[in-house]
Amino acid sequence: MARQLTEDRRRQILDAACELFGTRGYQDTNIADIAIRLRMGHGTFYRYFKNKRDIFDAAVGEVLARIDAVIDGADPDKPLTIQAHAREVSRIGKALYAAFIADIPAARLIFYEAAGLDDAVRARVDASLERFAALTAAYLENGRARGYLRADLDTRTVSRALAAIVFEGIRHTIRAGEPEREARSWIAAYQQLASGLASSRPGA
Amino acid sequence: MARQLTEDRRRQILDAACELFGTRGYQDTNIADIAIRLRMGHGTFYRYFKNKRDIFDAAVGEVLARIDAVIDGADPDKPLTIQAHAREVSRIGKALYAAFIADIPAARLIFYEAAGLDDAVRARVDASLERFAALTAAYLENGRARGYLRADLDTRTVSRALAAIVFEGIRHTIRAGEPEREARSWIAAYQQLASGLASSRPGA
Amino acid sequence: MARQLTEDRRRQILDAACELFGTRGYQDTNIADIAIRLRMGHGTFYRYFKNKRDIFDAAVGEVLARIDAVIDGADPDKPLTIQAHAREVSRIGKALYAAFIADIPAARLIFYEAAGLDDAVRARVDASLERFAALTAAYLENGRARGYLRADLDTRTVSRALAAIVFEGIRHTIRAGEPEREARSWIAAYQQLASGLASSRPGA
Amino acid sequence: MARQLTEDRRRQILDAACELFGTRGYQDTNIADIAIRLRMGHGTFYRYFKNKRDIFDAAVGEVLARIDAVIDGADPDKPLTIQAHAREVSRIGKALYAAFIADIPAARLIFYEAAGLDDAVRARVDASLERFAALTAAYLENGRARGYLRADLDTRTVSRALAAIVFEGIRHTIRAGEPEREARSWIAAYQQLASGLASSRPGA
DNA sequence: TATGAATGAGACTTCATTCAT
DNA sequence: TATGAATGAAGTCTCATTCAT
Repeated sequence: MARQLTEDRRRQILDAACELFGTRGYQDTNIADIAIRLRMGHGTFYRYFKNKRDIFDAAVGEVLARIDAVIDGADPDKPLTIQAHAREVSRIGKALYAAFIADIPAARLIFYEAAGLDDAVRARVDASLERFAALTAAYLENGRARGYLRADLDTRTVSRALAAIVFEGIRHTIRAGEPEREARSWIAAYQQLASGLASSRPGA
Repeated sequence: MARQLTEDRRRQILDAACELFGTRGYQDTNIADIAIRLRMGHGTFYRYFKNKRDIFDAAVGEVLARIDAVIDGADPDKPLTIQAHAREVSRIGKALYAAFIADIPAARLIFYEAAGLDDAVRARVDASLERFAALTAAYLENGRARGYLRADLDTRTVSRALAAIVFEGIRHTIRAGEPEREARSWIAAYQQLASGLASSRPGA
Repeated sequence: MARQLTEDRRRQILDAACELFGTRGYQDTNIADIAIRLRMGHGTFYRYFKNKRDIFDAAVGEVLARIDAVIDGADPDKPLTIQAHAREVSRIGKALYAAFIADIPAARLIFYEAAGLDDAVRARVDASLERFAALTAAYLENGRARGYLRADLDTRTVSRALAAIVFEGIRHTIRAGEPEREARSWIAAYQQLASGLASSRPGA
Repeated sequence: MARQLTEDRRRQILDAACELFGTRGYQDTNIADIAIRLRMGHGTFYRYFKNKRDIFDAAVGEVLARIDAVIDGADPDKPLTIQAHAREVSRIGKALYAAFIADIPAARLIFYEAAGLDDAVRARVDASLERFAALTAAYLENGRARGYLRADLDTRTVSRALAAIVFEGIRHTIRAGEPEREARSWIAAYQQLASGLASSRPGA
């Protein structure tokens, strides 16, 4: 049970750090801030994390895991029709946007703070976004294989372009006055653009 | 003419800072580094710039001006046909990508370093990107007015989505092994997605 | 018998500390290291020793006791001839060198670590070395009384000088590649120097 | 001339550090102490020395240079007779002892503080002492070659033993109430022991 | 105008020690 | 008696900025 308490403590610290990093920024958050917020001595921090960089990495991992969870919940081989495809896209988009609307600091953490820190952490974020692009590519390839998407589709870069829309949408969403509305706009814009990828066969 | 010398000196400092900020990053560049590179005393720095933040702002302004130059060189009311529109998109894209391929640190400066600094500088970058999105929107509206783009186009968000593709393309391009090739891929992907916006009238 | 267990535990801790202090050094050994090595909680440490300084003192006492044991095993009034004297010197030297060759960290503890700590612990070490010098002086005085050592011998400082040779020899020995060989060299050098102290009477 | 001022400043800091390290000890001297003593900001310290360890190394080098100066001022091939040899030994001894009596903290620095710090600095000190032993060996070999010292002399270890006497003498001297008197005792004891190294040829 | 020595706030991190369980 | 989580003093070092020359 000591094990459990330790885990709880670690989580408390990580949560506090996520929020502070995501609101004040990495540089403007110091270990003392995290400790004060939890009303603990700041030496305690170092029982749970090696150093400031270590907890930032953990925080980033935490947030990227949410993206990965969305990715893992998808099945790109499933949609048989372009309508099913569109529904799936909508479902994934909503899930992703909802996750970040519910935790705006988390979004700021990976889209802003991580960007300015260093190549290593940037690479981790990029890898996650790339996994999302790969999922998108898989959906596109499925659509092409099923015949409802254009045969001449450069899935490699188009999928990344679509992923870019998704993530730029998140950046806009988290700073919009009405995030849910903004999110819907982006999903709609995504659909409108993606609709151009449909094969021109009658009935598609 | 002393005025001119002063201006030259300021420019030298700014150029050195741009490169250092864009390669080492903002936090890892210190005023002394900039001064050493120019073989001047680092007290001198403060005769040309108020402080470190000030020169970073100037550097960002410098880079954003390049985007603005591209924007200013465009005339969104001109294209009469979808072909002309596509050529214009291609021209603008190439200009923008070429500018950043020629100066990768500049791109890192606004896409990575500025992101991690604070809201104020982020807002400046976002404003520039927003101007680019506005230009894109103007092109879309022109196309809609001319009849070669779909009448039911949500130009507001679609234009931002297209702009997002452009800028994400730059991020990919500057870290790609063969940037020119990568840039072409992104322009092609953009075109492929944008082609879906054409009105379905015969001949479009 | 609980008393016995307590005593055993204390000894284990002390042994571990001796080794760590003597290998890593005082500053680089922390209480947690000692505890980890014994697979005990580091709070437990404080049930057996007042504080870090306290156990270092105990460790030093432990090592100095070995020197004292050698001293106590000697009988400076015994040697009747210079040959007996030389044999005695050799015996004592060998015993001392063997003790430290068998436990090099112990030697480092008193010759290096204690030196850098503070005056109090330095004084304790010096007192032990002084006792050894006093023993040496007693041997010299016995030799002088028996007539086989020069009558004009400044036993006070000469004895300290001889003791200095012994202890410097230990310092060299513990860092030599072949300690036993090095030890023999020092004992021989000692003898060669001490031989000059013989009275010049025929037959000496 | 700025160069000169810089050099002066560095020297002031080094002198202050030598004294503090040699009186309070390395661990109990912090950078702030040094800065306060010189009434300067403690950031200034780092303009002249890389870090605390760096200045300690410099201080040690400073002190060892004094030993080296004594070594360099000696000419082991010169003494033609045992009397000349003894005078030379006396001269060198006095020079060395005087140097450390005049600056006791310097002696404490290399004999106590350096011992407790780490292997690297210990090695530097040992190297200096070893150079002194080498000088001693050269004197012994000269004496043997000239015929006034015993032919069967193990100069390698005997020289180290003699050097050990010199340095142990310094350690005693700097903590004696009357250092000059103590120094004379040690030089005398050294001579008495060394006299036993004379060859037994008549007249030697 | 140019310089670079000086500054000191402020950040991170360590670890001996305490104490509730 | 044993534990190990918590503590916070203390110390090192960085660097943007100032200012006398």
